Amino acid sequence: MADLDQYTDTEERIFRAALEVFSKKGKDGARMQEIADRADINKAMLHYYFRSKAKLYDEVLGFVMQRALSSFAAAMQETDTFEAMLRTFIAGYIDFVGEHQAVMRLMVNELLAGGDALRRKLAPRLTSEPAAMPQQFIRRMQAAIDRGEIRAADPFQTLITVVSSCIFFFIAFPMVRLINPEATAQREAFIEARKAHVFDLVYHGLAVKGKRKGR
Amino acid sequence: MADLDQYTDTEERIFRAALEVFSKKGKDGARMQEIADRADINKAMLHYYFRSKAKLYDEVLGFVMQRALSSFAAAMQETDTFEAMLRTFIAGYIDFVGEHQAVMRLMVNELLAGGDALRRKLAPRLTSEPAAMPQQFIRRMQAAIDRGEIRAADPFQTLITVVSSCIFFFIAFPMVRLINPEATAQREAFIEARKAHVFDLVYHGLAVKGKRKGR
DNA sequence: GTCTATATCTCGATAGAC
DNA sequence: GTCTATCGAGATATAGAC
Repeated sequence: MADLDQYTDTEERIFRAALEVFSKKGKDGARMQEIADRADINKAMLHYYFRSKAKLYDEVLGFVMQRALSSFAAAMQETDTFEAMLRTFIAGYIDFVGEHQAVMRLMVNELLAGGDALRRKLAPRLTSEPAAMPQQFIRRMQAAIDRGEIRAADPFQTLITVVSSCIFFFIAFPMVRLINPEATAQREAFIEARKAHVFDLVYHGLAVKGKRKGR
Repeated sequence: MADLDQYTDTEERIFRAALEVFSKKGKDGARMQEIADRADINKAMLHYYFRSKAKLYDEVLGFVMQRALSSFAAAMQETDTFEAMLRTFIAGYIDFVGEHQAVMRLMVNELLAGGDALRRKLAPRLTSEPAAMPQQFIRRMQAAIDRGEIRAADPFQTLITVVSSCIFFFIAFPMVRLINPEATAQREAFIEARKAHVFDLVYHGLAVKGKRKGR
């Protein structure tokens, strides 16, 4: 995690521990003692570095949202075709969520709680800017429709479907591995297969009907 | 909620209040006082009817899991074609989640916490029985592939994608309505559109290449 | 900066009158 | 069954020595 450089070593240890514990136990379930233990530090030091549990949580949440925004941006790299964009987007998204599950968990927790905090901080960066990920995805998909690369489907609904397919797998993992234990044993392979599947299904779902036959 | 008949009026009021509060605040974030207020009774009465917070939570969770299983079964009604099955499954699933969001939230909370409770209680009904929803979906999709109705795609991955597309929308709703306020104003219409979109995208994604598939 | 000891507070749970 | 008052555990937060 590169942009933790603003912190000293101790602060960073605390921060990582806090992210881990908050994401697993939730804001309320998390215990300052557990964070302290995991950071290998005295409990009193938590309050020395970050005044209170609430402030520590806010700090962690802010970091998490930064992370999420970066991943959005990274996943939307400029690519030639819509097909390439979609493939990159899905792979990038799944990679990010897979590697930063604590970040994802924290955000889902916030969403379940109403998402007020997320809305306050992310609103400006998700709506006003035309460069924001959702608008960009929608614009590029619409362009692909207009030039006949794909068939007409609602871009916003499609975005929801793609994001859901990338994220929810990790939330539901306890169920997934219950039904198919192989998903645990061959985790990496399963994730790669998931990337391929989501792209394949969505892209075929958007394919122009009977294109070869020039309907 | 029909099968709450086992409870007296007061018990049922408590139960509904508890489901609501637990689903919004999580097991740890929930406050017995808030449940009492919402049930319009004294806090001491909670302990009179349900001994402890833990027992109350367990009771609620058990009910929720019953509900989820029923919805699985209902969504897998016998239908002639895979196409009809898929359409019914998606519509049924979205309807259930939309109408029982508290149930869904509680289950997602459990999943984020590791899903141990869910696994203990749902495992037998999700794996051993061949009539269980996942196996049934996979079997029917495989049959459709075998007889050439749809192209070869991984049934398990497809199931994950479909379920994700139906559920995650409701979790991410705070974000959805931030990007597209219309989703709030025209909620019912948006949900109907979502059903149609998910079916449309997935079924076309599974369509045999080059084969004209009307609808 | 670090630690021990302790203050303070919140919340689940109970006692006991009615 | 219902309510008021209160206990006690457990968690956050601070004081103060080093």
